[in-house]
Amino acid sequence: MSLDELERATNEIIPKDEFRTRLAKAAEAGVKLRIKAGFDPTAKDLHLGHTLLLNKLRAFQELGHEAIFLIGDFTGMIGDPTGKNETRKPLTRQQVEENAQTYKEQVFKILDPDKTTIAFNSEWLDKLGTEGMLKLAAQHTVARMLERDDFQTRYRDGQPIAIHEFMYPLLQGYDSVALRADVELGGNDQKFNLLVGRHLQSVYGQRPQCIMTVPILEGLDGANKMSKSLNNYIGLTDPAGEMFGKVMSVSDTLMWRWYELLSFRPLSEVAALRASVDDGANPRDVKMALGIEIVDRFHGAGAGEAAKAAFIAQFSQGALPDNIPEVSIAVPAEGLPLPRVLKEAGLVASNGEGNRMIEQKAVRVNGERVEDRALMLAAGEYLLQVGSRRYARATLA
RNA sequence: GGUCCGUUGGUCGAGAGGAUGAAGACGCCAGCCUGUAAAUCUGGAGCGAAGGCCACGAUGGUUCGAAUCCAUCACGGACCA
Repeated sequence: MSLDELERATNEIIPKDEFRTRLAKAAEAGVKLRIKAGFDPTAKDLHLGHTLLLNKLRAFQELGHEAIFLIGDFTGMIGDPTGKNETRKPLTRQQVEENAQTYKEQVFKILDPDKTTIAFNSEWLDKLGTEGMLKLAAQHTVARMLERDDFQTRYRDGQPIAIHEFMYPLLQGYDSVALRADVELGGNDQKFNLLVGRHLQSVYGQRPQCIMTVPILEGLDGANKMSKSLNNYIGLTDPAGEMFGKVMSVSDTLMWRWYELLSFRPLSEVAALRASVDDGANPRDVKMALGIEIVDRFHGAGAGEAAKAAFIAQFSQGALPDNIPEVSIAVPAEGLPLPRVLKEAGLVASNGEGNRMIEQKAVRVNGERVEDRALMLAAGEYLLQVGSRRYARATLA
């Protein structure tokens, strides 16, 4: 892999010249560099946004370096305040462990398990103790912490900043010391923390790591960072059909951004696609190609084409989706009102919502739109539909 | 420790004794349209089968009536020490 490819879809490399010479020297001497990327197990699932970093980590693996996937099981209990306008809710050790487990399962969709070292920072942070904490805290000043943009904003706006949040960058930096990292990868919003790592490494007599930041991936809305809490994400474990559909739902503008950041196609090929759209090709088809690539990546070759076919059938041609959930519902002799049936089938959250959906012409029974909210369904089998995405086959008995 | 201030629905944010599940925005859901699960446009919004019940940090008051007034508590902020 060329240096250019390694540096594709990155934001900043600090210091860039040193990074290049370090890589070159390592290659010459046949030495493996230690590449660190940390994740806090604050959520259950990884999403596409996380993969920008994982892809980079994998690129280093392919160059023969040692990838260290650091799970911040200790720091996860603090919660990284980065980019937040409020203190994170702390997680319990148990939640953190559960999340860490699912992370391990998901990262190997991208990373090569044979070349990955998994580390947990509780291993050394647990042992740090009060004394170690204080020593660490002595290595930085309040003024410098407040330089960080999000702290500054919160402080200025009178938002609370708890003191332990100041510890977060220090602990993350200490991880680099403990791991003797040569390079640390992080999202663009991690830059401050990564720089603290450099600072601490030199304090502890190590050669400061090089840092490489990757852009923040915009979520489905095209505006905000992809994140679970904003519900604008594509999860690595999303079913193929859902993954494909979500890709199809992004704007044509965002599609190009995703091509740049997520696709493995050479940039020249992406440029050609763009030119073809400028010449009148349907952006839909280009988007479908992206959907196929992404679905294939996480569900195996061929899954993308299948998802595309299902998407066309369901949304372009109005056909029924393949796997409609089956439910059976007990029904009294006089039948059950439709809203109630919808609720029992799990298609709506409450009877009230069921009524609303019927009034809004969103409900179909056996393909026929129903606008009578008082309709009683007797025993039998029904195909229920709410909107274009919620289906169920209900057996009333 | 003192003085002052704040706390509203998924989010931001109006409201400051009386129509009302609470303006508006964003988000969300649905409909129309569409290549699209996009954009625009239109509509919707607690729960309950109903009587009714629960909702504006919590509790307790005042009042015919409170998110709006009072008290206490909790959480947070500013300034002074």
